[in-house]
Amino acid sequence: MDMTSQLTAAAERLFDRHGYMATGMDRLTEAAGMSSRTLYKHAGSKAALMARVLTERHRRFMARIDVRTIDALFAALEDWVRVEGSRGCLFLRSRAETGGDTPEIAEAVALHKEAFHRRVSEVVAMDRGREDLALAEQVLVLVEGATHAAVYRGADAVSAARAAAAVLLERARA
Amino acid sequence: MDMTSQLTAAAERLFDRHGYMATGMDRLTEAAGMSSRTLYKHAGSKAALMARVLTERHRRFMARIDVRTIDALFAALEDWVRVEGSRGCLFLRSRAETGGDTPEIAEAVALHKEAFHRRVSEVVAMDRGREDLALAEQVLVLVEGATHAAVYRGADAVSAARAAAAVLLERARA
DNA sequence: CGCAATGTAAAACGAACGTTTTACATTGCA
DNA sequence: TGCAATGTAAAACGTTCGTTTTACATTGCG
Repeated sequence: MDMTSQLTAAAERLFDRHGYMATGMDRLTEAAGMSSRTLYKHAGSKAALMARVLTERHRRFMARIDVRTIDALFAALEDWVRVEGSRGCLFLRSRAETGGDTPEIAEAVALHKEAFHRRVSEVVAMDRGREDLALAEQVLVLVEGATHAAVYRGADAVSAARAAAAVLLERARA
Repeated sequence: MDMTSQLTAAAERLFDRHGYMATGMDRLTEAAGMSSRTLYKHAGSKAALMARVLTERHRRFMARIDVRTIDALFAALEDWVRVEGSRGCLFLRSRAETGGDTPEIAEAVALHKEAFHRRVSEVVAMDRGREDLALAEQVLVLVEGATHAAVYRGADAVSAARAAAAVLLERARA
């Protein structure tokens, strides 16, 4: 693994577990196993590193929810939570931590949430047989809710969201 | 207004808008309109101040969702979002920012989320006519989802959650 | 009256922050 | 063979952090 992805992976782990602001560069260099000089050559700055982490996470998450049905969407979310744990949405968290004042971060978050909303709408449209923006908004709320409720309610939150989505889909079809 | 509540109110605003870690004590003293000596006499420490903010917010939020039906719960949430804006759940955010490593904060968050879960279960039980823990978990996910989706989807997220909850309740009754 | 309480203004504390620099070792390729 | 690239280790940069301290003003009450 090259140094850049090694750094990005270590940074994602630390930022996710301890927060962006609470993670110092010394902990980053130690976890990434490289000198601060090398770190800055690859990352540019702490904010740029966070932006890179978000972009990378975006790719990984979107690949995971490349599905065709609403139920598969929640199954994918269950997998994600099992593998990555649940500490809330890293995109919303990083924006909140910086108050939206860090352009590189705010932009990465905006791009992700737009793409996420689009993907949910597509999945709902495929499953429902036609475009249904109202149902899509409900499913988006359920995914977001499962993500954040899982922080303190555990995996039950995701299965509850999954069951709720099934009811809403059935009702929309009737 | 006495100095303690003046400080707490100013701190809540700054922590909510810019994040806990990103808000320095100088900004706090300036916004609260008091010297740092007075601030520390009333707050003890930054972490204790955050804990007090959370306890105060907990009281205000729980008073707002003192309702008897699921629909009223979401109506209250709509009010809350209109008045306070939507920057995500301050409890989850403060825990995430500190990585759960600040006991005073982690405890305030845990107390709030337990009480919140209990309240939702009670409201669902009243509305449904009997205890229904599965429906309660779904409604909790919807509230949490509305709170966080509203950050980037606006008030529509809350109305979507409200409509979804109505469908789930109707279905549970059938 | 006098003192205890409560406040302000501002300097100072050591520690930690993100970042840059200095000095040097290793490596791969022309 | 030699140089450019890439890495390490560690000190230093100036700034900002949360917190404490010093010195002084105001006020309310026994």
